[in-house]
Amino acid sequence: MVTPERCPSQDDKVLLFGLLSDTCARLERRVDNDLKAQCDLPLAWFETLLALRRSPAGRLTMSEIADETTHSTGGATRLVDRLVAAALVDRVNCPTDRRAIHVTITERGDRALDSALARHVDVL
Amino acid sequence: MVTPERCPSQDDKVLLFGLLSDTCARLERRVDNDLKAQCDLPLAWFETLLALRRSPAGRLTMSEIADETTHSTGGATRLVDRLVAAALVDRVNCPTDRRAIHVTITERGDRALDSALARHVDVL
DNA sequence: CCAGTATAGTTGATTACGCAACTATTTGCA
DNA sequence: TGCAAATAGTTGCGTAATCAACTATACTGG
Repeated sequence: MVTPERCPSQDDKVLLFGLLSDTCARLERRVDNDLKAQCDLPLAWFETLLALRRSPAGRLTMSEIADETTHSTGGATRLVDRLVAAALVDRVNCPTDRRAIHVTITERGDRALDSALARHVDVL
Repeated sequence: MVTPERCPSQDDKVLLFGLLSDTCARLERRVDNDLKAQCDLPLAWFETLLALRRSPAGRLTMSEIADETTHSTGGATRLVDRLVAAALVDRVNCPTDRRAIHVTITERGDRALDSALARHVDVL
């Protein structure tokens, strides 16, 4: 007889993890495709803009963006590079810490986020 | 007053989606790193081997693997390439459909999956 | 039977990400 | 004060993923 001990591929935790992971991947792909098609805004960009809007001061440092979007700091650098190139955010030198950078949302970024949010809420 | 209509960044669905997505990303990264460090087996490989073990016939076609692991078919081709190179699975021509390929798990793949499962259950 | 279409899988080009090494700046403590 | 350690961000390199185009094989209706 197959028990969880003898066949952990049936273990509840493993099953649940697989299900969660699978669901999430499919949901994210769907939302990403929809957002790209309807608003020209990849999910990663959307999440970054959303994190910026939610931040109390309306700005985040590179490290905060990395954390909020579950990227490495290197990944965040390039993500913000692309957002700057698309004129959706600005890099502003932090006046009190010359190592740090404040990322802020632009007018254009605000508008993009608004339309994406409307669309996003519809899809979900 | 801020209502969901006026500030959809606070919308329940958006919040929940963000939370799910974030949780999943962190959990997956953690499990992936642990599996790689302890068993030399990336999460994607683990999930592929697990899908193979769970399959009724002990084998899957490339398309089935793509679906099970939420990859594109191109992604599945390369994923299986790496698993074959690591001698964890075999590609077997399907006798009844010359377009199709049956992917089967090897002895070595079986052992790798066993140890990874034990470890995986521990971590979760 | 065979022409057209659908399906299975691979490949080239492009994109995105993490890691580790690096520079620059700040902080802490002796 | 001054030097070592910590922190912020960027960059080169390698890896892995998607998409679209392609080959090969199977199926189907006329």
